[in-house]
Amino acid sequence: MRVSAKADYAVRAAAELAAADEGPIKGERLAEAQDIPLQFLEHILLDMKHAGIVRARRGAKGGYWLAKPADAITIADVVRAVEGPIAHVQSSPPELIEYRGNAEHLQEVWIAVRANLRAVLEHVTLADLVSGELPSEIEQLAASPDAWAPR
Amino acid sequence: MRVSAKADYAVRAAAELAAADEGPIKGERLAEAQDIPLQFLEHILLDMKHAGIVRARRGAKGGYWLAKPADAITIADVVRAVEGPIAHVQSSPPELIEYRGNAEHLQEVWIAVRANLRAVLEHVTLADLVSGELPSEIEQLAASPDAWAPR
DNA sequence: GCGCTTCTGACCAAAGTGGTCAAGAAAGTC
DNA sequence: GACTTTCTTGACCACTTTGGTCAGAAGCGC
Repeated sequence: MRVSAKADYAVRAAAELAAADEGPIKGERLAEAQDIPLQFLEHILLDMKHAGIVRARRGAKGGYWLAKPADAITIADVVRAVEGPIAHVQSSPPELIEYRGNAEHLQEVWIAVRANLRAVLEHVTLADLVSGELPSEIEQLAASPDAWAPR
Repeated sequence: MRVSAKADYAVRAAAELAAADEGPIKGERLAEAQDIPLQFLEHILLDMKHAGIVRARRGAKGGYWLAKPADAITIADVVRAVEGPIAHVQSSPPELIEYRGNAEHLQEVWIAVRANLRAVLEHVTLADLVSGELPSEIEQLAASPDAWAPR
């Protein structure tokens, strides 16, 4: 249940792209802005390109830009592009798992987990992220002191 | 963002223990009931023992039982016992990460993700799980057809 | 002491993580 | 057309994690 470096980097790079208004941004500039190893980042950007989140052009004046408006791309889109499906259990989606005996209702629990994960990741867009104005339900979640407590 | 086989197995074994009313249950019986490789399961049970969730006795008439009442153990307890902290980003807790530039508000997003994960995992107990009567908020999450849709 | 069951550590193959390196292919500049 | 710039792709690499298995030690009940 952890967020990989790849996913974290991907979202940060995407945020930089969302904030840039003019033309293509070079990978190098993104890497510097977010302190990400350049070569690793280029692989990540390629994944995002294949997922249709980002577009790119080579050569002088080349670089990367978002394929869609920043308010049409959610964090879930970015995470899925580099990490694959968001809440798999034992590498299969929770709705396909069959539990036996006393664990029968575990499926509903994993479904609820995924639903709550989606409730955050699919509702924050890159535009929200760079503006700092998260949807109010998410802001409420993050506002609770309890949410900041380690455990 | 996936649930490992270990965590899944751990919760299922714990559910069996929660359902058993009498004496210690043998590892073998748990393994059969939930179709888990025995030797692997014993390692998992050991982890749970170290975490104080389970107790054990060796020898004939030995086996495992819950260290606390089933309604005092949450799924989060079990998952943490075998997987460690629940929503780390790049192996550190979200409240300690510092983001720069346009990714500054990403921290709040990860905090919200963790909060929503906790909202499920820390509120479903083993007793809820075996009885099938999940807390109403969680039941509502799992009831939405949307939550069952792949994506 | 004997049988049973947990406990523990060693080991293993395969996959994932977090990168680096080097060659290629397009795009722009002169 | 030559040259530079920048993305594209695949190979490689060290290390850790995952999902196990094996074998032996140690405790418990009789």
